Amino acid sequence: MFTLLYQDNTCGARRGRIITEHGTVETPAFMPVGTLGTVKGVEISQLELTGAEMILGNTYHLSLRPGENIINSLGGLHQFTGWQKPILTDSGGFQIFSLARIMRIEEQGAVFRSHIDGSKFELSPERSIKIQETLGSDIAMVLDHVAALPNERNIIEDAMLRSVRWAKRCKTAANHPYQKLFAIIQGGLDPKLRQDCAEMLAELDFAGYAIGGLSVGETAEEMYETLDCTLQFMPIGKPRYLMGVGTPIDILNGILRGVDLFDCVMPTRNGRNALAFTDSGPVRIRNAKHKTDNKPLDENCSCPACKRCRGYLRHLFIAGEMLGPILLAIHNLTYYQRVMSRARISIEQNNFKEFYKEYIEQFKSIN
RNA sequence: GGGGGAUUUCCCGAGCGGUCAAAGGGGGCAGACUGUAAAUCUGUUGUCAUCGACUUCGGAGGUUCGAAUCCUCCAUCCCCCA
Repeated sequence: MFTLLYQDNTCGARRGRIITEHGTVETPAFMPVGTLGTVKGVEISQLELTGAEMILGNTYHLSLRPGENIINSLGGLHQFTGWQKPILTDSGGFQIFSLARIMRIEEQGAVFRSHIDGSKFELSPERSIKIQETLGSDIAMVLDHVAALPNERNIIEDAMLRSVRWAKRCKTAANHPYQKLFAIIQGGLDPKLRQDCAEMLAELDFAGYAIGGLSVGETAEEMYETLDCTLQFMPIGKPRYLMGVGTPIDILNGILRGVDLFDCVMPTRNGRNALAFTDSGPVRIRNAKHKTDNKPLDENCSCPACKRCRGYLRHLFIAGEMLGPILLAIHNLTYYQRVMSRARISIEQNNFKEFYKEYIEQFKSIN
């Protein structure tokens, strides 16, 4: 399913292609997050125009509402949402972390109280796979155990070892005509735990490998160091996915080290909350200084938001109009995809490192 | 003509002798957001400023150790009776 097309000879960055039942994804790629079957605020036809090639769905959330069987009866997740391109579903592992207050972990699986109605809900590795197969996503993730950072070593180690055991069970349970299964490497910031986890999972021969448990409380530098000591133990011929990351700079740091896939709520959530990403750095569009600004967010952007001026976008937010969050979500997704596109081109020209440096330098000179 | 009620910091609106620069909203200003329980949350919002000091509660006087709070007059607005 994965072809490594080019390896930049100045750094770890690589160009690849993932082929799925529902289409092709050029990597490095950024996947917008569509937890509940919608990339919040962005209609499918607009989402396609941003350049996104694959999006996320979420096992836990979709299983609670509307329920995987309802989605299946309506034609599966692609038909249900209208997104006919590739979809990757997260396993619910992140919810074990983010909803820790209403769940407990047992070896069999995680036991939740639904955050919607309080009803009991069990998410085992087998159940997570079953839900994802019923949804019909192109790529499924194994159920993993994410530990917050910083944390005690034995807690990180327990979570890592459980993640490996659960990954095995997911692999055994998986049985789907086209869905591919990705494993997730845990181990906190500990190089040895990361290495052990990567090697144990590599032996199990998954279709792809993710790095999980980052951007959960550590510094950017710690994250980059952990990437360095994890990526070297990951299979070269399989896609590498850094889960939940991140800022444009985080993503470029991932690409520099050899990551192929990223996802993050940042472009959509920050867009809804009035922060726009641009080549001139982040723009808080609510700020008073944009009141009479007749320039677009980004001169070089062709998204719908950039057809209007900043003064208008600010007005939409100040007036509480729903179009503001919609436009900034679209703009940020467009911006992220443009950065990815530029990254892919520069890799093909053995020029990614230079591109990375220029990008970082630009932000420094602005801030 | 007679009787009653109001006037608070940008707005609305609490307060009814000291713990009041004055609750709570709204609005303003700024910040946060990383596999989405988030179109959410946080800080700040008299002036100068490091503690702290100073000027504010329609206006002018007064009572009191002390007044946004009590008294007198004035101004403006509302209601009731003629």
